[in-house]
Amino acid sequence: MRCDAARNRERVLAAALELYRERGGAFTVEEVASRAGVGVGTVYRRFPTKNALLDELARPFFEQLLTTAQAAHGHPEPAERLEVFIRAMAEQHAIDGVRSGRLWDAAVARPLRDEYVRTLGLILAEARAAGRVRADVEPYDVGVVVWSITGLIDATQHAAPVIWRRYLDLLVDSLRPGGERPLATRPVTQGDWEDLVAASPVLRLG
Amino acid sequence: MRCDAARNRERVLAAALELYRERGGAFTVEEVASRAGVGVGTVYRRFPTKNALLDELARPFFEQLLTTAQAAHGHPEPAERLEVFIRAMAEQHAIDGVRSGRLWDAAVARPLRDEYVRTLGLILAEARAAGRVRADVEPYDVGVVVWSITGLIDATQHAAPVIWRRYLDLLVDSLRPGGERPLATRPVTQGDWEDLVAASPVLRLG
Amino acid sequence: MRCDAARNRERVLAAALELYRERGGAFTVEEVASRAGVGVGTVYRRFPTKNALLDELARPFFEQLLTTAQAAHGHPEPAERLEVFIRAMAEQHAIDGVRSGRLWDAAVARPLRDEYVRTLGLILAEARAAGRVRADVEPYDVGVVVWSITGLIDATQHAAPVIWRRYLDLLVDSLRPGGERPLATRPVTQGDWEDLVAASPVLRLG
Amino acid sequence: MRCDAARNRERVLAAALELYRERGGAFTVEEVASRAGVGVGTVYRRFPTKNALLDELARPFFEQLLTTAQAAHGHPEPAERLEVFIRAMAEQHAIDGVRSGRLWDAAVARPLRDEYVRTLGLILAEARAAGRVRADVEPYDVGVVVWSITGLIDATQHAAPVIWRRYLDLLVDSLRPGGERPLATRPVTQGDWEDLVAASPVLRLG
DNA sequence: CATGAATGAGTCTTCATTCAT
DNA sequence: CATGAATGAAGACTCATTCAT
Repeated sequence: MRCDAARNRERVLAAALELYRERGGAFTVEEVASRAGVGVGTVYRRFPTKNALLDELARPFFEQLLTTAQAAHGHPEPAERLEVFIRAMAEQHAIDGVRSGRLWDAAVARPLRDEYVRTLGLILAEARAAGRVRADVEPYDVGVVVWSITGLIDATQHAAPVIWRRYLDLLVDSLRPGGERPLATRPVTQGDWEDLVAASPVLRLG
Repeated sequence: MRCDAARNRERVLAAALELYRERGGAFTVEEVASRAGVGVGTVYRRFPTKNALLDELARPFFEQLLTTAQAAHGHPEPAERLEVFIRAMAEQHAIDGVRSGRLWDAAVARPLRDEYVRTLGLILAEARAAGRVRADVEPYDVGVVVWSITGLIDATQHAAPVIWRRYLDLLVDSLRPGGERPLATRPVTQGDWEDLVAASPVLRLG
Repeated sequence: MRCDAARNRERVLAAALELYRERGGAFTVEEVASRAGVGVGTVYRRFPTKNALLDELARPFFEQLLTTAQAAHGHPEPAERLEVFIRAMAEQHAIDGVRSGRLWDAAVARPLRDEYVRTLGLILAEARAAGRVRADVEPYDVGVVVWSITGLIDATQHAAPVIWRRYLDLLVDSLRPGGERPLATRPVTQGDWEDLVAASPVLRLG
Repeated sequence: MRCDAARNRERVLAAALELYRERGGAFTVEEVASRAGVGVGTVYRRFPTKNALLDELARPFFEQLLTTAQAAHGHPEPAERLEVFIRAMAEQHAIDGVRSGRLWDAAVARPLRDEYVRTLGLILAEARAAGRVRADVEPYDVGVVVWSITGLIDATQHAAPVIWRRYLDLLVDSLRPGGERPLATRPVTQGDWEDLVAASPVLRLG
């Protein structure tokens, strides 16, 4: 029965993901169960809590995000990698369709996040070496840029994808060197980043 | 009695605003009532529904936003107005402390939003005339820029305000002319904008 | 509406008491509500928790117990008071019909319990002065004697009241002086008593 | 396979007994199964119902009780047997650690109970012949005395064993002859005793 | 036979909204 | 008008029991 069980687990996860995409946390466990074609008890057998279920949604999301980041880092032309990275992150986020909101804070995302930031640091270093990025931009700045674009994607993906694409163009351009004025505010640190993630809008229901 | 009634209405609104700032929609009507020093019945006398009450929170918020925009437009140096405008919007949003989320979509915000966009158009035209902005930026692009920064402010205002400030610096810089590549995506239209607003994350509880 | 509210509160309490007598904690809040002729919400308005409701059941029970103890202490003949006390406690417990189980431990019972033990101490002192009790019996011993008889009453009150009455006769007799052998075990202390109360069988449902 | 099956049955029983001692009925069948190292299905193969399992717990308990009673009856000095019996019952109950509550009523206990009462009758007759017990005490009275002490043991065994030991001393003393007043209530009959057992507090979960 | 996955009725609790006083 | 009591539909979670593998 391992096999059936695994299938049901996937169904539950799929149902939850669907609902999360549609309504961002505002669904009942019963809905998940019935959409997955199982009883509530089955949901609770696999996930001790509704929140645990939501957390589990984060795993494939971040795994994919990390894969995308690493693929960008593997791009043949180092000088292009930063732009490729940012655009790829946005595309994947749009394709995935998850409203990332709460998920960045899921326990499961922690190690993946770290690896993600590390990759981002490598990419930025290369872009800097190639003179393809403003000198005053730091790794976490790029993280914030991506974070901000995902917020826009979440909100506009279905209704008006043109918005985030145009905004993305602008953002990408903003990172390029040339005639920039020095940034007045100090760079974003890891601690700031943690705070950002921890404070990201909670879409869960009470 | 009119006077008492009006006072009660204000109290309720003030209490709701406080709670909204603290917990973003995750509060009960009883809490609003008790913080306002009235009974629930009184809240329901003034506002037919909890959602109606939340909508009403949007009015002063947008009025203030509009005032801020107009003040920026009144800035003595036309060439500076765009930057002043963007920074002022961010500051006011941060000061106001409202998580704007749902509020842009409130019925009450409609006329104010239009006026806001009109003002923004004027400011942008002046900036363009003064050569202080990329030629390919359109009014709604600025709207989106401001919208995106407010998302960051909402999330980081308490925990790490440095984040949004630095990001704001970068954004402001990104709008300046000089060496930019043409934007690949078409400008944001009014329709896109409406969609953005309508799809903004709903922070209401179920 | 104060009046109605108070009436409803009483009804809820009465319904809960009835059910507690019948089934000792094994009832649902919905049952309490429907037997009281109100909705569940009304129950929860008055009592934040099912356990809080059960605790509240303890109050009149212990108040009555204390009253009974004090009445016994007021008995005209000091020498008789101890026996009168023990018999009265048993009678009242039987009349009240509460399975005392959990109630001794209710927060509300604390101060009443202390007063109860104090009264018991006075009565015992008088009985000793009158030579009507074994010299080696201490106040908490009497408390335990009463506690043990209530256990029997709880279990047999409906089915075979003769049992506890006969046992009570025996117990009362056992406290009288004359030919007794010294008790081998040290007296019960206040700490022991607290432990007894705290460990009394929990009849609440999970 | 018989052998495995029997082993499993014992394991389940042992696990259930452990849990019953720890939490008196407030455990799940899954807990029993996992502590026994089997699946729930296996538990249900051996015991049709959770209650049936609990009933089965009574068997060794009563067998031991009976053994203890018979050992007391075999005590070399007939005159001492009653006291030895009572003390031994208490000790065994305390050692065994079962909260006897529900168990006296288990179907399985019926024949053992009868034998137990018979033994008790023999012991009492001997004590009476030796003039070591009040003349008005009947067999079932002794049963009730033991029953009442077990209630105290259940409640205080872990927290304050001194309590039941002292109470036991008092009870033992109370049965001795000398200066007693006649008991006002009629003796306990077999029917009363059955009622007592049947009404003993139900510790089962809903 | 053993396993443990699946079930779903049942429990407590919350809260927007209505309505008697 | 104001009050706050009453309502009851949900919702998250538990667990004895059944049943497919």
